[in-house]
Amino acid sequence: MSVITMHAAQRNTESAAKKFEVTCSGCNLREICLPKGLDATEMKRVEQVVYARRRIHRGEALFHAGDAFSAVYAIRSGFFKTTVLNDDGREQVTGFMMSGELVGMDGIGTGCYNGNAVALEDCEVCVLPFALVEEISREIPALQRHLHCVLSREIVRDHGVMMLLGSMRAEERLAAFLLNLSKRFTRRGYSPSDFHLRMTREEIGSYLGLKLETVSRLFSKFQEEGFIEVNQKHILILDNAGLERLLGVKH
Amino acid sequence: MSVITMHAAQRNTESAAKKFEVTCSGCNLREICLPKGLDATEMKRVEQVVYARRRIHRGEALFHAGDAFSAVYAIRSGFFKTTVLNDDGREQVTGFMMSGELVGMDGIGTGCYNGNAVALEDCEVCVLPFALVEEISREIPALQRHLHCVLSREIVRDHGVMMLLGSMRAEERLAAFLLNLSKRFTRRGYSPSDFHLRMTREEIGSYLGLKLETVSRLFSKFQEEGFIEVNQKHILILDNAGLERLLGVKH
DNA sequence: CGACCTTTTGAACGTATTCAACCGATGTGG
DNA sequence: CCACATCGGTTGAATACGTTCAAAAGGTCG
Repeated sequence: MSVITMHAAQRNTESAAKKFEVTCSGCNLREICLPKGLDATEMKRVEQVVYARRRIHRGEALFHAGDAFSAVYAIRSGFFKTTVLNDDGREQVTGFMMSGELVGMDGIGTGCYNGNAVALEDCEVCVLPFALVEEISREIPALQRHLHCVLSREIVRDHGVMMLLGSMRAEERLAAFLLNLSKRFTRRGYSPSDFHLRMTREEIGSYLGLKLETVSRLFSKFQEEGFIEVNQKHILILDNAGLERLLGVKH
Repeated sequence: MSVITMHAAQRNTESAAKKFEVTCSGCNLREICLPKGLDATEMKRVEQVVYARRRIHRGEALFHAGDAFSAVYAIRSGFFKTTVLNDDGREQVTGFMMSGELVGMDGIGTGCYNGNAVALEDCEVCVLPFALVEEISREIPALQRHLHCVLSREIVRDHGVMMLLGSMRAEERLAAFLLNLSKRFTRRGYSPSDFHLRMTREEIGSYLGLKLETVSRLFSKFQEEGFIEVNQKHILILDNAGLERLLGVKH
């Protein structure tokens, strides 16, 4: 492995860089988005996976359920909701995804996306044609490993949501939701305790298996109890430990 | 990573085959479990992934949450429940898995299994060391593809459960549950309308986000309405279309 | 500025839960 | 092999949690 020569990597990437401005190595999300310990050659190769960038305006869909699957998307900036639809038209929010996270993996198995991904604010994504991802991950074990980790972590995340929906009370669900957002914002260098929700009460409710009125009431209740301060979509967490206690306490 | 001696894998598989009776090519689950269109050489190589078989008695765990991850398991026979645990000890059933399906994929990302897999009857599984799965799927694109499909389909399944838990009424959840079991039994050559539940009401309830009493009441209700006949764990579906109608109708 | 969407809050309601009793099936030890 | 203990399942009655319906206020955007 260490004997691989560098000549392929020696070619100037200037043209590619101009076209798509693709430099994973320079992306501040690389620690979230990419495997650790890639050498320069591998990094170059991995950057070839990023076929293009795409901008999605707030309210627009990155893809719809049923669209032909060809790529997964790494979120560079912005905030998405992912949803699935019932036969009878009901919509369920399955997740809120932010920068550095991957969306579209639900399409690998069937060749069609299983759900929608809708931008909750103006977004930019990296387009990763999946055939290319597979090809390059056959060459670079670290990338293969990373892909499998990402897929597996999505499964683990989903199981967490099942726990939330199946066993938790409304209060606990909202506390878990806030703490989860807080943690993910922290990871990205934002304040853990002061943030802006990009989704409506209805979308939060759908995600948490609650009605929008219930979500609203709970926000008010949390405020009364001094856990948070709410101003429309602006959230201030005043008592993190208090929220965590809410989660730990048996019904 | 540098000098892996897996060329020991070139050893004649005869001894391994004797030891473990491993012949995926002869397994009646291969259409559920394996990719299509493997040639004989590839099939031989894929069979090397099956490191061993393991028998699990009813009530025993195939793995526990927190156990070090090293393999995924293909269920050869029997029935498992998979669960996750809360900080405060609550348990949530995340799935019921049957022959031909894979369990343990929740461990890939973290190196530890995220949940438990417990046998609901005596089971036999094929042990697939994941490092080997990754190695061989780098060589055989069809296997790589298949692995990704399986992971993706698990995500899609989980999203379906989220829809069920987040947006459906108790009645709809149980109807969906029965129809799902029916479909999977059919695929395996069993009766779509006459089967034996291997899980308790409590486990069904946990999976569906309901209490065991609610599940029991609903079974009785479905029986009164002529959709099914229930005798303890024995289920007879009398009106499949009726159950489907329950799902399609907005509350 | 006005129309529309989102959020908040109240009151009545309904679904699923809780608590409790009982029954039947299963399995174990005397 | 039976008696008994245990576990799983059913059913009823009271309760609680979250929903539904409704009205009004606060934001946002053309």
